This record gives sequence, structure tokens and C-alpha cells, in this order.
Amino acid sequence: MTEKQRKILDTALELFALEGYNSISTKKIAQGAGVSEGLIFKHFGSKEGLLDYLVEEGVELMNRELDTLMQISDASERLRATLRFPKTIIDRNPAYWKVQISIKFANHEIKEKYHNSSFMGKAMGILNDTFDELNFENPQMETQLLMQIIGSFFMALVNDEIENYDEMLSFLEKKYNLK
Amino acid sequence: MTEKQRKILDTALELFALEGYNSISTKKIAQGAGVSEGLIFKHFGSKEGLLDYLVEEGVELMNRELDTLMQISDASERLRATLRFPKTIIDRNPAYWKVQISIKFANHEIKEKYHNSSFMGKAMGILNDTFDELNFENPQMETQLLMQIIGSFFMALVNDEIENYDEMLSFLEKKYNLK
Amino acid sequence: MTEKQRKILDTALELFALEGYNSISTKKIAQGAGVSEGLIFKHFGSKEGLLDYLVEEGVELMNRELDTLMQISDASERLRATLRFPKTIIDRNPAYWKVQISIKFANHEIKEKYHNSSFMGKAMGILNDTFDELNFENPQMETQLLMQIIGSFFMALVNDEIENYDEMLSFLEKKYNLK
Amino acid sequence: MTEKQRKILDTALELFALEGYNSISTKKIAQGAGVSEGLIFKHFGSKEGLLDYLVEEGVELMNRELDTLMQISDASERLRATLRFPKTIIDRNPAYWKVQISIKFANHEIKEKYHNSSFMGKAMGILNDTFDELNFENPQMETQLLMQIIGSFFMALVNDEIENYDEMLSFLEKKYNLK
DNA sequence: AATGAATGAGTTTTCATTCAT
DNA sequence: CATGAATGAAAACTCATTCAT
Repeated sequence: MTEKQRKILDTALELFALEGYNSISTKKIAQGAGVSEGLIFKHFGSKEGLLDYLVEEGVELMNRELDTLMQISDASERLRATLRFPKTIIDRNPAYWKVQISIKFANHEIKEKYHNSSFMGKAMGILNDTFDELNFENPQMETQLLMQIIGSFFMALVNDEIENYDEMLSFLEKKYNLK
Repeated sequence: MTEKQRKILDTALELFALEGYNSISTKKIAQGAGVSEGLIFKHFGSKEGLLDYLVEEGVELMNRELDTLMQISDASERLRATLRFPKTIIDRNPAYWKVQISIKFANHEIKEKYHNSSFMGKAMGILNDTFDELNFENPQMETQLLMQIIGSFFMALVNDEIENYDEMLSFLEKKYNLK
Repeated sequence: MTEKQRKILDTALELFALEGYNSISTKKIAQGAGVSEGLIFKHFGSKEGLLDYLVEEGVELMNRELDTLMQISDASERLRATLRFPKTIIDRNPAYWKVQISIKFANHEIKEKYHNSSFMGKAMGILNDTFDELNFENPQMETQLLMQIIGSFFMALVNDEIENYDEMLSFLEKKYNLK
Repeated sequence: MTEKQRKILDTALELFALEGYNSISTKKIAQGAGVSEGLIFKHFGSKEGLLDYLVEEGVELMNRELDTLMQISDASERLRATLRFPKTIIDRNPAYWKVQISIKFANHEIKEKYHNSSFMGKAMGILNDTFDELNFENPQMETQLLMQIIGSFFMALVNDEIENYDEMLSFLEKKYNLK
């Protein structure tokens, strides 16, 4: 990957997140990245091809993060890490995830692309096993509920809509008997 | 409001929901509504004016639904109704809310408009009072968490992403000691 | 048809003929016609839609010219008129046919469109009947040959590649025993 | 000439014939030939340079074919060969002439290039001498007419628009007293 | 000789909006 | 109230061409 290719990706990621895929023109991306508009199409084929590339990158990185999560052997510890997961990975790579996730939630077409992707199933698998190990009464329902909660936290965090996230974490940990 | 005015609003609502505000042209709306493109501008000034009108309508109806919720005197009953709230109002007016809510969640600009609107505060007020009356330990945190959960249910429901919603409700009611 | 619509058609016809369909941009047409580029698409849908319209117009006018030819009752007279046909109709509507025919012969896609069109069959029918009435030995072959000759004259005339057309006509009339 | 150079020429010839010079991009040629786009410009300077090279090649080969025709000493035989000329050379080198000729007739710019080229004059010279030797009354007019006919046969043949070419040849030979 | 990254001007087409009727 | 002709700016994308390696 050439330097300019990377620059295009970074710029697009940032702009898509700020104003949405539909509102950002390829011209703006090119200007932001300091390259010619044509280069975007040379490298990514189309505006949607560029988006695909970004989404794919996000999926792969997310899968790697989930692998890390999965390797925590102690179930309580793993559940605690899961609750902290949104914040953890956003903190580790702030700009990147802010935009990746806001793309995901802001956009119609992308939601589809993401949804078929492996990592949702993987995440549910991890959670289900965890609740199982911890002998929760209804691991399946617990999983489903927590997936919703974590999803909504992801969205809230990238939109800076949560101030007292730490407080919320303590609160949740108590609910899940982790304290 | 003339018949054509109403037709424009209904068509726009549906199309915005299906493909997103940015992807729908005024031409498509006009064709769908069977009116001339000019008429949209005569009545609503601009495409954004049309959107504003729709959002405003949604806010007002939501406020009325919340008023109904608020009038439930028994706190347990009220909390139960709150959990059921997303499904209840969507069932009462399926097409309407499917689109109103999917507009809200799919779109950048609209999110802002909605967010400043009164009903979020009102909803939080109701929830806070309810948890208070029910002597929950930390009403504020409970409120914040349940707002997230309910929000994510709204989104899941309009996208038909939840199959076992009733089971989920039972599960939640148990969590909130309503059973 | 509004005045501007007609202006677009006339300008396009002229420019297509001068430099070929592919080499003329919709921008050039709009500038030449003194209208906005968008108007072309409002009225004709696409650049190809504009071409279709022009071709269709040509087919219809050609059919009408052939009807006139067909109404000549005397066979010798009709054959003489047929030989003169290219020049006759080009003289009657010089600019129009110059471009219509040069479009037809210069362009790949259009050739197809024209070829399926009725007037080729109609022309062959007229010629065949004529040679029949005049008791030519092999009317079918005569028809086929003369169609080729007339076609090549059309092309030569619109490209101003023939100086001594009248001489050529006399020569042909002798060949066909019309003198 | 390197192997890649030849591949470029062959690919371009074929593509130009299929879709026209203007509609074929250098990218398509490069892809079809399995070379980089840059190489086309290295070897031929520009897209038009590539075209020039192709046209020149065609002119030279055509000239050689005409030389062969010219060497037929018997005038009747030569005229017969002339009538068969389009079919003869197309059969001898089918792919090559199909495209060379369809380029010539399909394209504006190329027509000019061809027209100034030597072989048209040479062909007319041969025909004129032939009709002279055969004591036709008006060799010049005969020449002009037959040039048109042969031209139109070339075009018809490359477009597969003639089924009964042999029958047509017999018919013509009779017309020219060759039978 | 050959590649492939890069460009900038150009292409067709879409869009929200205005205005005379 | 309603239409539809008309606009101009901007959209995604293509193209021939250059150049460093």
C-alpha cells in the first residue's frame, strides 16, 4: 500500500464519520488527502469500493480484538472485560474506532455488510460461553440483552453522549455480580 | 392540509425510511406522491423543510404517547409499560413508527434535530420518577441504562432484528422484579 | 415541443454529424443550443435518449419520403425517381439529411437501431415491384444491387465526395434503359 | 517489433473494430493485451499514434493486394478478379480485414486518413485501365460506379450483411459481359 | 523494455431549487 | 393551489497521458 493510498483511506474514514458516507464527495476526500480525484478510483474502483475496504479493515481489526477477549481464561474477568470492551478498544485506537463505528451505525448499506460479517456471531459465542461458565440461569437471554447494551454503548461513546461511563460500568458490574 | 400535502408527507416518510434522507431526491418524492416537484417547495420551502415537518410530527406524537405512559399511576405497572413501550407504539401505528424511528437512527442531521427535542428529557423524567417510587437503589443509573436498552430495542424492532421479543420482555421483567 | 427542446435537437443533430456521437459532449450541445446541460436530461433522459429521438425522427421522415416515391404509378418514372432519390431528399432538406445520414453511417450503435427499422424493407419492396413491372430478368438481384448503390450514393453525397452526380445519373439511367 | 508491441496492435485492432475508436480506452487495450497502460505510450506515443500505425499497416497491405490485382494481364480476368476482390482479400486474412475495414467505415477521423492515402487512386487507375482495355464506352463513369459498388460490398461483407454473395457475383459478371 | 502510481481535464448524469403561467 | 420548464452547481466516474523506478 502506497503512502497516498493510506492517506485516502484515513481521510475517507474521518470524513465519512464526521458527515456520513452520502454527504462526503470523492472530491472532498481527494482534496483532504491531497491527491487527485482519479486516484481514488484507480485504487478502489468506486466510492463504494473505498467504503468496502474501510469496512473490511474494521471487521478484521474487530475480529482480532475479540480474539484477545476470548483468550481471557477466567470467566468473571472475561465478562468484566466484555463490559469494558467498547471503551477499551476505542481508547486503544481512538480516531479509528470513533469513525468505524459511527460509519457502521449511521449507514444503511453498511449495516448489511457488517451484519453478515463474522464478528457478530463470534461476539455472541464468547458472551454465551461466559454466561454459561458463570452459571447464569438463562445464558442465551443474557447474551442477547448484553449484546444490545454493548452495541448501544458503542454508539453512545463514539457520539460522546456518555459522561459518566465509569460510573455506568461499576453499576453494571454490580448488576452482573462482578463486585 | 390538502390531500396532496398529506400525500407528499407520507411518501417522503416512507422513502426516507427505505433509503435514507440523502439518497431520496425530491423528484422521487414528487413521482411517488403523484404531484409536481414544484409543489413540494411551495408547501415546505425546501427538502429540509419537509424533513423538519416530519420530525416535528414524530416528536409531537411521541410526546403524546409519553403523556399516556406518564398517566399510569402504579409505578410497577408504569415500568412494565415502559419496557413494552417500543413494541406498543410500533404496533399501534406500525408503518408510521417504523419509518420515523428508522429515519432517526439512520440519519446524521436528523439525529441532532431529535436529540434537542423535548421528549428525551420527558422520557428520562418518567423513568427516573418510576425507579424512585419503586425504591431502586440508584434511580439515575437505572434510568440511564434503561434508556439505552429501550433505544436499542426501538432500533432492533424497526429493523426486524428481534424474533423473541416477548421472551426478552419476560426476561427483563424478572430482572426488574416485576414478576 | 418547446422552443428550447427543438433547439437542443437541432444542435445535437448538427454536432453529431460534424464530429460523431461519441466525440460530442452534452456540454457542447447545451452550449450550442444556449440551454443548461440539465435540460437535455430533463427532456430526453440521457444522451442516448437524445440520439434515439433524432434517429426516430429520421426514420419517420424517411418513411414518408418513401411513401411519396411509392405513389408514382409509372414504373419507369418510379425507377428514375429512385435513382434520384438520395439527391432529391437531401436537396429538399439539406442540413437535416446531411446529418441524419452521416449519423447513420458513422455510428455503430445507431446502425443497429436503423437496421431493424421498417424503411429498409419498405424501400426494398418498392424496388422489387418496380423491377418486376419493368420485366427485368432478375428483379431480386437487381433490387439488392441497386440498394447497395443507392446506399453508397447517400453516403457519398452527405460527405460531398461526388462532383459529377448528374453525369452519374445519366449514366445509370442508360444502364437501366430509362433513356 | 516485440511480442508485446504486436499484442497491443492486435488487441487494439480488434477492439476498435468491435466498439469504435472513441469508445475504446487505452486501459481496455492494455488489459486486453496483458500489458501496462504506459507501454502503449512508450511504443506508440499516443492513442492516435496507435491508430495511425494500424491504418498505415492496412494501407500497405491493401497496396500489396492491389499490386497483385494489377499484375493480371488479361483485362476480363482482371475485371472478374476486381469484382471478387473484397471477398478474396477478406477470405485470405479474415480477422485482419474485418476489423481494418470496419474501422475505416465506422470512424470519422480514420476515414480522412484513409481517404488521402494512395491506394484509392491506385485502385481507380487499375479499374480505369481495365474498362479502357475492354472498350467500355465510358470507362471513367464505369470506374466511378464500380468503386462505389465495391466499397459498399466491403462494408456489407465485414458486417455479415450479405448471404448470397456468390449469386451477386454471377449477376454482376453477366452485367459486365464476363459470362 | 516495462511497470504502475499519479494526474487533471473531461464525461454523463443528478439534484434542489426558481419561476412564469 | 398546482404545474412543468428551466437552471447551475455538484456528483461519481473515465480518460489519455506523464513519470519515477
